[in-house]
Amino acid sequence: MPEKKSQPKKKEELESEKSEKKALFSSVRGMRDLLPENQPYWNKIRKMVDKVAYDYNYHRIDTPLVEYRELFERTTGSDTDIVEKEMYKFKTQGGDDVSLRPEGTPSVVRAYIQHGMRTRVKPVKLYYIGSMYRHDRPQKGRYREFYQFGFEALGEKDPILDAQIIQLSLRLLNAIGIRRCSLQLNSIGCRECRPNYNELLITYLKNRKQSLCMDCKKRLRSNPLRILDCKEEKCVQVLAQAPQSIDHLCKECKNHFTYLLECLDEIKVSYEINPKLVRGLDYYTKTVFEIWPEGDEEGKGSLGGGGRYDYLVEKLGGKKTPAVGFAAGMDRIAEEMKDKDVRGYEQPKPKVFLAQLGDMAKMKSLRIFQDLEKAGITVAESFGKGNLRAQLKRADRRGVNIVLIIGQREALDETVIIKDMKSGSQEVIDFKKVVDDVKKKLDKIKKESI
RNA sequence: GCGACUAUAGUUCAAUGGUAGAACACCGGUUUGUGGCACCGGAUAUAAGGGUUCAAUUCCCUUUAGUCGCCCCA
Repeated sequence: MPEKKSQPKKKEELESEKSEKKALFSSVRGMRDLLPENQPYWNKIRKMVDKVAYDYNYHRIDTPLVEYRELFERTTGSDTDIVEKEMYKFKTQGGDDVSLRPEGTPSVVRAYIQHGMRTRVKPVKLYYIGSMYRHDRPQKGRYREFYQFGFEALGEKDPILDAQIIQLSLRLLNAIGIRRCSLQLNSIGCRECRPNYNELLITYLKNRKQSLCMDCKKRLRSNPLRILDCKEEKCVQVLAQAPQSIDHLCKECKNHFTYLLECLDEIKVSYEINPKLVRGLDYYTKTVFEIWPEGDEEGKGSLGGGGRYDYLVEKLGGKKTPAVGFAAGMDRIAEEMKDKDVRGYEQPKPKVFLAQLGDMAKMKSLRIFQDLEKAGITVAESFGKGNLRAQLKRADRRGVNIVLIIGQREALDETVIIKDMKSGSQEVIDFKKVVDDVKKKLDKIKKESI
């Protein structure tokens, strides 16, 4: 029997309820929950990543969240902010120095070498989806735990691969629903021509040292290329006349870049050559690129980026292997989707609701539910509720077409009331006929809606 | 890591140095076996800790978290 009215609560009960309400924990700073209402965006991103990966022949790889710390120090670069101050590092009980991965590329390259993938058909095309960790100050679009997907093509130096990976990344964003974004492009040379350019730049900057900001004065020694990236007004002015890397490429790099641009013209991809684009990771060579959302003039909310990293494999002890890759931030893409009113992906909603009344009927409805589910018919229900009115209300809100009602009487003679929500008409049918009848009705509704 | 601003119900927002309100959402009801609408009722909040005060949700301090800028990037 359902309770008529809840008894007035005793004082102690009230208090214990109150103390139960108080949350003991919240999520760790910078790490967030992705609630069900957010999932459609994420589902769409994941779905499209898988689809485009399939179309472009990339194969999924999953690597551990935890790697030896040195892997990132030697690849991403020990002078970069990512490694220098943002990496989650710790010692294991066994005394290993490890860290949570701040990005995906080094792990993929490590796996490539470790599993002897150089013997596979080249280029070896791999993609991943996973969480990355950086201990940075959280902000909009910047979390300590964030999600990236990435594509890496190893073992091919032809610039056509650069073009293809750019094509792929734009195509992917497009498939997700982000149509308007800007492709920023630059070439930072190779080990032949970069030192020369570096020197030119240093000489130029040294002569104007007093006009640079504090940070850039330091960068002059540690990482002069990064000065190009500075947003400080006085540095920007100095940089206006600074030598640009694309004007000082060696023959090979120049040809590489020119061919890439021709490829992009061929597929009608518009780009903006950005001489200040250098990227914050040490391993890039030749092509670098970023994709900025519409309206972002400075790349503050960059959706993704990538480039060529021809020396990374050998740096990690592998054979000389040219490679090119791309990675993007899923949190930012989801954010951009919301901004631009791009719809996510949602599973179709159930069209049938199962309502029950009384203990016996409740039990029987479990059986009916199972029969329908096995027959491929998804059914909504609220078995926890006893009263029919509330159940119908819920059925109505969920927008179902058909409600099946089992009450005490029906449970006894193994029948079910099948109710059409639109017309309100209903009939009594036998348990055995439920699946067939529901199927017929659904077919009919489907036809009518076309 | 530095600076600025913010913190009230599940959510979005009110108000006040003395009793904290609404909307939406949630739960229940409107002759306990029939939905949408309507009506009625209910539960739920001043982030945490300290200080000033007869009295603090309101003023002050600390902490925590969020937002934004710097920095960095995804």
